[in-house]
Amino acid sequence: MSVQKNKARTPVQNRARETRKKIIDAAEALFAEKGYHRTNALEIAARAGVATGSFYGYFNNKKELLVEIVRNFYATSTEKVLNSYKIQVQDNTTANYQEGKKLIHSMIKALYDSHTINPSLHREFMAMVLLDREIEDINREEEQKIIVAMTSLLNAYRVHVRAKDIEAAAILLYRISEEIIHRIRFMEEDFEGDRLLAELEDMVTRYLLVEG
Amino acid sequence: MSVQKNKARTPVQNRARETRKKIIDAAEALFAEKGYHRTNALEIAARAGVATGSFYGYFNNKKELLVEIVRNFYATSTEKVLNSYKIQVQDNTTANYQEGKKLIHSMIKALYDSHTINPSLHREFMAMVLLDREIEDINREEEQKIIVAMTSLLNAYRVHVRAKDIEAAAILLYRISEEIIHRIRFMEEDFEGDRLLAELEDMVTRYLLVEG
Amino acid sequence: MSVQKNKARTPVQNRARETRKKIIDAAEALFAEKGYHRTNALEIAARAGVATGSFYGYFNNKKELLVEIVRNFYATSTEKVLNSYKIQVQDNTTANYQEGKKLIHSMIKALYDSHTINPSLHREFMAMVLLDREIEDINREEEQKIIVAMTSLLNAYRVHVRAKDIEAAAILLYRISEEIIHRIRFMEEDFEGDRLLAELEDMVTRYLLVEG
Amino acid sequence: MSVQKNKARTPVQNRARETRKKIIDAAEALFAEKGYHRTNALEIAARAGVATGSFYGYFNNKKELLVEIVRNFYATSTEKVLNSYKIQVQDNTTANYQEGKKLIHSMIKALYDSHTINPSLHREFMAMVLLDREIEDINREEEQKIIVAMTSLLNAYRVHVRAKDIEAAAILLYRISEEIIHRIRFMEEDFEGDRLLAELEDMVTRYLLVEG
DNA sequence: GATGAATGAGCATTCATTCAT
DNA sequence: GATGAATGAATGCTCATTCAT
Repeated sequence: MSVQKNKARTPVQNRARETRKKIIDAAEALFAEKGYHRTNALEIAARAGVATGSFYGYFNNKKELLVEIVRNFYATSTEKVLNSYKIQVQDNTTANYQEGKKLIHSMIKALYDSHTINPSLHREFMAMVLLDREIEDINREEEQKIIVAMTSLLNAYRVHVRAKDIEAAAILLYRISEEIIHRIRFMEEDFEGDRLLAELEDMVTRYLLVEG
Repeated sequence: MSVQKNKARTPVQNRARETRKKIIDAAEALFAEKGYHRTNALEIAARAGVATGSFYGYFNNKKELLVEIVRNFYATSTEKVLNSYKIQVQDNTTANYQEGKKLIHSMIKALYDSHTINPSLHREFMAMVLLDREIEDINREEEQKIIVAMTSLLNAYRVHVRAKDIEAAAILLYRISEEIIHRIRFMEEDFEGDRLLAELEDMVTRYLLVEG
Repeated sequence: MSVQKNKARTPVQNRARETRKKIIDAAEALFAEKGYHRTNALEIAARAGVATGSFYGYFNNKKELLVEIVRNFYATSTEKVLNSYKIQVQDNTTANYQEGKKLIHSMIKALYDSHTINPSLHREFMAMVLLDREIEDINREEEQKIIVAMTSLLNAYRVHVRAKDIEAAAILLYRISEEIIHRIRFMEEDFEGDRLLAELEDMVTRYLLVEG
Repeated sequence: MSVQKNKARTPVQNRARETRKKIIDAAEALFAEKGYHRTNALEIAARAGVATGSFYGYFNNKKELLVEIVRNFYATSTEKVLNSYKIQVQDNTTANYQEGKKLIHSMIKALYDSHTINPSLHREFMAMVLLDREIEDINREEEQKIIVAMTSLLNAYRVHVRAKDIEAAAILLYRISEEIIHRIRFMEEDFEGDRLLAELEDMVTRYLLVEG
C-alpha cells in the first residue's frame, strides 16, 4: 500500500528533458545564493520559468531535487579528481623523492581544482552533509572513492613512502587537504591561502616521504 | 532595518534567571536531538515548562536564542582548551624533542577533550556555522583565540620547532586536528579513531619538530 | 516515534472553549450548506471569525473536526430517541393490541423527530457514512444502541408480538423506518410523506402484532 | 453559465469507441476501489492505457464521465429488474395467495440480484446520490421506473392485495427492500442476511396479501 | 486524433510572533 | 511577569484542465 508514490515524470520528450534541466539549474543557482532552506518550490519554478506544478511533475519534493543535485555535484567532482589521479599512476618504478613530492603536489592540486566548480553551492552542501543522513551518505560514498584512489597511489609509490599505515595516511591526506581547501575556498579565511597550502604540502611531504 | 525592539527582559530576579536557564537548556536539548530548523518555539517552551509567551519574554526571537547558546557553547569550549594550554607554557627553556612531542600530544588532546561536551549539538552548530554569517563570526572569533594561543605555544618552543612559518603552522595544526577530531566524534568515521589520531600526531610531529 | 502528534489544544480558558465552539458551529453550518468536501479550513475559520491557525489550534485536521461533529450529532440524536423510548417501558403487563399500535407509532415517531435537528447536515453525514470507514463505525455504534433499545421494547411486549425473530424484527423496524424517514425528510420524495408513514405503520403493525 | 463547450468527440470509428470504453472501464474500476473523489484524471488515463489528453478528448470533465457511468450503471440495473418483472405479469387472473407470495419473493429477489453487479461501485454511487443533485436525479428517474413497474404488478394482482394505497405500497416495498438489500450487500451488516430477508418477505406478505 | 508536458488556482498545514487576560 | 490563545503570512503539494507537438 505505502509504496513510494513516485508520480514524478521521467522525461521522454526533449522538451521535458529541457524543463527538467531548467528546474535543476534554477535550484542550483538559488541553493547557492540563498541556501536550501531559504529556497522554496515556488521560487525555483519561477526562476526556471515554469509553473509550480511542473516542479512537482519532475520531483516529488524539494528534498528529492536536492539529492539529485548533490549526487550529481559530488559525482562530477569525484570524477574530475579520479581522472586527474589516473594520469599519475604511469611508470613509477624508478620514482624518487622529487617525483614523490610532485605526486603529493598533484594530489592536493587535484582536490583544490575540484573545489573550483561552485564554491558557495559546495559550502551549502557541506552544511547539508551535517544536517541530513541521506546527503551524508552520498558524500561519504564519493569521498570513499577518492580515498581508495589515494590509497592506490600511495601504495604504488610505497618504496619511497615512509608511513607504515598507508590506509590511515590516505584518509589523513584526504581529510586535511579537503579541510584546508574548504577554508581557503569557502570560508574566506583571513590568512593567505598560498602560505597555508605551501605549509600543508611541506607537512604532508615530511610525513609521507623519506628524504634523499 | 528598523531599530531592534529588544523587549526581551534581562532577568534580575533569581526566579527569572532560572526560567531563562530552563529555556536555554530545553532548546539545547532539542537542537541536539532534532536540529535547529526542526525545533519550534512552542516545543522549546513546552519542554522548558513555560508558556510560549514567556519564551519571547526572554528572547526577541528564536535566532537570538540560538546565538546565545552557540556563543556560550563555543566560549565554554574555548575556555577549556585555553586553560589546558596555560599549563603547558611553564618553563620550557630547556625543552627538548621529547617535550615537544608531549606538547603536540597535549595540544591535540585538549582539542579532542573539548569535543566531548555535546557531540550532536556540536555537529549541529558546525552546520549552522556554514549556513549563517552571524554564527560563523562567533565561531571564527573563538577559533582565533585558540589559534593565537597555539601560536604562542609554538613560539615558546621555537628553538625546537622546525617550521619557519609559525603562524601558518598554528592554523594548520588547529584546522587539521579539529577536522580529524570532528570526523571521529561526529561523523562515525568507519576507520578507527585511534589509528587516525596516532598518524595525525606522527605527521604533526615530523612537520613541526627537528628530531634529536 | 510516530505517536499521533496531537498538537491540538485542549481548551482550559473560557475564551478557548468559546473559540472551539465557534469553529464547530461554523463548520456545521458550512457542511450543511455546501457539504464536507466543498468546505475548506480557510472558510470555516473565516465563518467562525477566527484565524486559520486557530482552526489547527483546536483540530489537527478537517477530518478530525468532522468526526467530532458527526459523533456529537449522532450522540445527540440517539439520546433523544432513547429518552423517548424510556417512557414507553412503564407498565406494559396488561398491554393489548391498541397499546401495541401506540407503541409502534411512538417508536417511529421518535425516529422521525430525531431527524428534525438538521436535515441537510444529516443528509451529508449519510453520505459520509458510505464514504468513510471511521464515520461508518460511529454511525453503526449509535444505531446499535437504538436497535438494542427497540429489541428491549419489543421483548417487553412479547405476549402481543407476533414475530418470532424479535432481533431481526427490531433491525427491520429500525432500518425501514429510518429509510422512509430519510426519504421524506432529506430526499424531497415527491410522494406525500404522511401517506407513506401511514402505510409504514400499517405494515409494521400487521407484521408485529396479532390482532384482537 | 457560458455555453457548454462540448469539445468532447463522439466516437464514430471503432478504435475510438474502444478507447472510450477503456476509459470508462478504468474509471469504474478506480471509482469502485478508491472512490470518485480520491481518483484523478491522470490515474484513470494511466489505467486505461491512454494519454491524459485523450481523456479530455472523450469527456469534457471528470464529472461528465461519472454521470455517464452512473447513468449506464443504473440503466443496466433497472433493465435487469424490469426484465425480471415482465415475466411475472403473464396470466395472473387466477392468481391466489400462494402465487402472491411467489410474486413478492420474485420482486425482492430481482432487486437483490440487481445489487450483485458491482457492490462497491454501487455503494459509492449511493453516496454520490446524496452529494450531487445531478446524480440524484438520474437515480430518481431510474428508481421511478421500477416503482412504476411494481405498481403495475401489484395492480395486476389487486384482487388479492390487501393494501388500499397501492402506489404507496409500491414505494414502500421498493424502498424497504432496497434498504435491507443495501445493508446486506454493502454495509457488512453483522446480522445474517438470510434471516433479515426472510423477515422482510414475511412482513411484506402480511402487509400486502390477505391470507387464504 | 493522440500524446504527455505544462499550467496555476486551490488547499491543508505550520509556526514565529503578538496580545489579551 | 506569566500564561496560552490568537494571528496570518508562508509553503509544500495536488489535480483538473489546457495546449504544443
